[in-house]
Amino acid sequence: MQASQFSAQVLDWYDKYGRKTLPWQIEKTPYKVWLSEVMLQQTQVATVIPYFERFMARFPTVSDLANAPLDEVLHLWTGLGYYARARNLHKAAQQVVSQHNGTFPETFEEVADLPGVGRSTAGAILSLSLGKHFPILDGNVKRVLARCSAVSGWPGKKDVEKRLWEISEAVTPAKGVERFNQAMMDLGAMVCTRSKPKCELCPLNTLCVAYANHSWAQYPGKKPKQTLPERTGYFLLMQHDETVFLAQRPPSGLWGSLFCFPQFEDEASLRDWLAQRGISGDTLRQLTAFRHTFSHFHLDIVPMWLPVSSFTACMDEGNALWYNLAQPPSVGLAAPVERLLQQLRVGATV
DNA sequence: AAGTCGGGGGT
DNA sequence: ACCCCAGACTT
Repeated sequence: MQASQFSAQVLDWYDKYGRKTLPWQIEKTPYKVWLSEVMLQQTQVATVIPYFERFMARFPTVSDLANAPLDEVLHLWTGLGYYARARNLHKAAQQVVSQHNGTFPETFEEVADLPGVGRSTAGAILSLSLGKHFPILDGNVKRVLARCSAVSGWPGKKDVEKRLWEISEAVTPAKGVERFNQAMMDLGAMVCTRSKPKCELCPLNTLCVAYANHSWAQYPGKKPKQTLPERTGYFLLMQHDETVFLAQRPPSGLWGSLFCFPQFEDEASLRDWLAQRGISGDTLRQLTAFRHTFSHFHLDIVPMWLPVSSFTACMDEGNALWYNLAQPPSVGLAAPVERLLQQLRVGATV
């Protein structure tokens, strides 16, 4: 296959059908492209758009982001998942201010040195915003290239990923790289979709090995499936009038730095926790349990509601707060916590 | 190289 | 249910 023909056909397709009016494509800057790329990691475009708009309204510049409290960044990130992205985003903004005088860096080494920015995201930022000649390899590009060149195996495997990077390097043109890289992602999202690809509309169908062999379903190789382990978490919903008690989780790990209900492995340890603080559990009442699924395990959540008559004896948990349901503070919340707070707000304690 | 890290959309 | 999504980081 000729790389020049590959890119020519992709570029021609992009001019006719590619996406050009996504929020982060309007008055493009490295800052906007960086923010969008980080949000788009493992997250679909439609989900990201409203988050991106809120971030740009609140943090028009990278300095605004750097100067904001982490809690507020996490607050705006609530519901997007992979919260390490938000913590890294905030840290990276501060790095841009401290190391680059608040101007977003424009070399690959400097961009890739920002926390949360790997090879693909760095390439995307510099190519899309500045037209610099770097290949990318996100989920879309992996799928397009795996089918086009019939690369078998799961891209999570290092040798498969290495091969796909080599192909991406080979087909990415120096001229028109900003349109080319955007086009490859658009192709993956709109034409070369995971299921039912629209091969008849694809500008690469004359070059595509999988198309010739009617074997698109074989590529890319699937991740070996594993049954997710199941865990149980008892959430203590301690309520005093219009407020409920939340404690901040450790800065790294699952739901890092988010505020959450005190969590226990079983009801006994929950009652122990109450007893140690002199809080009566007589009126403890179980609400409807539900399942929350992470990438790597199921969490069966059992909400335990407890009305209390004072704020005392609960502020020894590190960073904690009484969350006012009517006037919510700007802190990060995990999705199931947000969901339970909404239930308390409505008064549906059943 | 394998494990960790969310939540939602499509099927 | 299951699969995957504009991946990066830690161990």
